[in-house]
Amino acid sequence: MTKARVTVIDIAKAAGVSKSTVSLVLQGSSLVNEGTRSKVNAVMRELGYVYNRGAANLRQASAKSRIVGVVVNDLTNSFFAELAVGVDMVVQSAGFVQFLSNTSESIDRQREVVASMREHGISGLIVSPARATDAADFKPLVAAGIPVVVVVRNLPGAKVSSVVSDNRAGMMSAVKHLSELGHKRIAFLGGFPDTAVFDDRLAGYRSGMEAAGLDYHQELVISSAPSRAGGVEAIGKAIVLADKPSAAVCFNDAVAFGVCDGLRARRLEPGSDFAVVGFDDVIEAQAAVPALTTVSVDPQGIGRRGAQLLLKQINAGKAEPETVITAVRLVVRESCGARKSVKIETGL
Amino acid sequence: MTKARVTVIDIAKAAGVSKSTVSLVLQGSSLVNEGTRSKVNAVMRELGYVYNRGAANLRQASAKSRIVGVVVNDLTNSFFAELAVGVDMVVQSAGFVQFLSNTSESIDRQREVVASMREHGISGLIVSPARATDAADFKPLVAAGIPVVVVVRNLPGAKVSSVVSDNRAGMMSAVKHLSELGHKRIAFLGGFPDTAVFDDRLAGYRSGMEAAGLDYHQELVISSAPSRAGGVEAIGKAIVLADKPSAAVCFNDAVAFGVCDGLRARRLEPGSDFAVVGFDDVIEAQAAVPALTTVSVDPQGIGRRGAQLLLKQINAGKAEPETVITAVRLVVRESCGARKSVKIETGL
DNA sequence: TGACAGAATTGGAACGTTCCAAATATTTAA
DNA sequence: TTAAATATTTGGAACGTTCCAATTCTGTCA
Repeated sequence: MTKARVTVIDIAKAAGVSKSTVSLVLQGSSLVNEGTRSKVNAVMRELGYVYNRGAANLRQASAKSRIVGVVVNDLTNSFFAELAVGVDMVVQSAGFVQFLSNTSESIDRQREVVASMREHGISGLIVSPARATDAADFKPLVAAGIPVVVVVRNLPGAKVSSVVSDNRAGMMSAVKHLSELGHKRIAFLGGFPDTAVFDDRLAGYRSGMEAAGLDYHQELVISSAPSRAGGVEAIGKAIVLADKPSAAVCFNDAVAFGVCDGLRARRLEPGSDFAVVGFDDVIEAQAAVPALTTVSVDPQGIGRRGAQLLLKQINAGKAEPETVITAVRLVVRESCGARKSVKIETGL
Repeated sequence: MTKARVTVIDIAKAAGVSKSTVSLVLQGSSLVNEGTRSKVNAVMRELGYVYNRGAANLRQASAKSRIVGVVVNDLTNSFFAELAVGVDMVVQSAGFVQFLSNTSESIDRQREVVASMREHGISGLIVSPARATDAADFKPLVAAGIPVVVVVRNLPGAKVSSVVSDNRAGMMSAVKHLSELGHKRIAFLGGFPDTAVFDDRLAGYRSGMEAAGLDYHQELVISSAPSRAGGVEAIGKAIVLADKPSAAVCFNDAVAFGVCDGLRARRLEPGSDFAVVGFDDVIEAQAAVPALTTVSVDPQGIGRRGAQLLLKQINAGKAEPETVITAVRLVVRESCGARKSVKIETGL
């Protein structure tokens, strides 16, 4: 039933020109006569021609495939979904197409996915690496001249570009806010110490404490899994300290939610009895009760910046590693105790 | 700096065999001698060979490209992100790769994206169509023998396969639950009447009322935008009725949240003063206050089923349109008034 | 030893495009 | 009217693979 593929040669024959001319039309070359061009276009429409990018890529360099690969570690997390949307926006308007895959934090899967993308001739790659990704994993790509941009989590030691949020400044502003509310003993809860993001956020916490003229106490830093369960665990340890903290900045929002759970389990109300600040500003943050005060990082913005950087490198042909740090801002809601009343934020 | 591409011929030369043999190895053919195979593999590793799928696809049918296109109307909505993850799971384990794009409900964008995927030679397409998608839009694809599976929203009139949730049964169970709690006047709130999903859910509502021996009243069906704002609007109309309802099933969770907002704005507490049931079970549903009683539809499951169906059709070579209806289940939380206490659901 | 079967290998000819160098048509200038 | 310049068009030769038919290599059996 389905006829053989319509090729450039069929078009040429039907339009009474050579395949070269058709190719020229396809590429929007200014060399071809206006009359010929419209005739060829008409024939294409008529015969239902579809361009075969695979064949074209065979002839051209891989930089011309116009595919960018996007690899995220957890698409289920709306943070990364937003990021992908941000990438898609700029990538698409530049006439590229996105090739999105999810690794679910598995580095094996990540390897597979990246390999597969390479086979498909991607022009560049944007990746939010799975945990414990080896910095050397992307070596072959860059050696082959394929630009790589790492987002969200940076890969110390890898010679690739990266776009990360200003973890340091974000934490500093969170600590500053809490100290301005009168808190003196502020804990840092959650996160795995072996990641670069953790280091940055912790550094921000220390700087913030120092800037506020508060002492840094080792025992107020309690790491845990960067999850809701981890938050419960961390606040459990914090609350039994001899000299209890009265507030906490958390590694991320998931931890902050867990901290709230843990507080309530001990009949303490987050916001009024203990101040909690998160990091990321996931969508649930504003709908939660109490609404979470948190550092907003704008994942879409990171996606857009990452994509712009990548496109720049693709077009330049050469990939000078570059680091972009995106701004963050503290969003004050209820969990820090600054605002008491429940406000319904409409329009979701 | 970057060396020329390593091709199958380079491998052949280095291994002292012909390119045909290398090709055979690539395809895992049993024709080739074990010794030769391992030698070739060794050389490939050594020279850093990467397979050029584009070239291969040129020779083979498009069904062998092993790319499946996935198009969703709103990746920002975690419902669709989950769906994409479900697709990815089965698609990936079948050795295919996913090509995911987002249309943001724009049918122009959808057209572009689908066209681009076609140019890249996808083996099949899974699409959650943008609103107002014309059923004929996918005609050319199926005419070209490319299987298409529509998910979530069905496209009446299109001769393609689809996977949708059991909207009818879901609504019926919601109504049944409310009637068992003693409610007699139950409203149906929200949603645009011109969509197939609306029709199904409304039909389920009517059947449910009938099954519970309750009368169907035209004025209790109040449509609105399927959003939070729409929910506020709908409950506003419902509450001023002469014979007020005491409960409502909502078109989806967003509407249900809006209904809760609207109730509270009138000093009515959702759950105790008025029962609210949603549809979809988005992640926010369980964290909301009160936690939303809703019909859970398992988007990952839909994604998986859709992918399985698509792969089946790709392998079969022939695409007999087929419709799969996935099961749903009512998740009873607090907004229906059945449970009073706040339970912390851990583990997010 | 020769014939034969089976196993393993191999040269080309595709696939649908782009690119180059060259050919042809059209204008312009003298 | 002709040469030169410009605008347009055009055959092939790639690109990296797969596939087919044909070939060469092993044994094995009479």
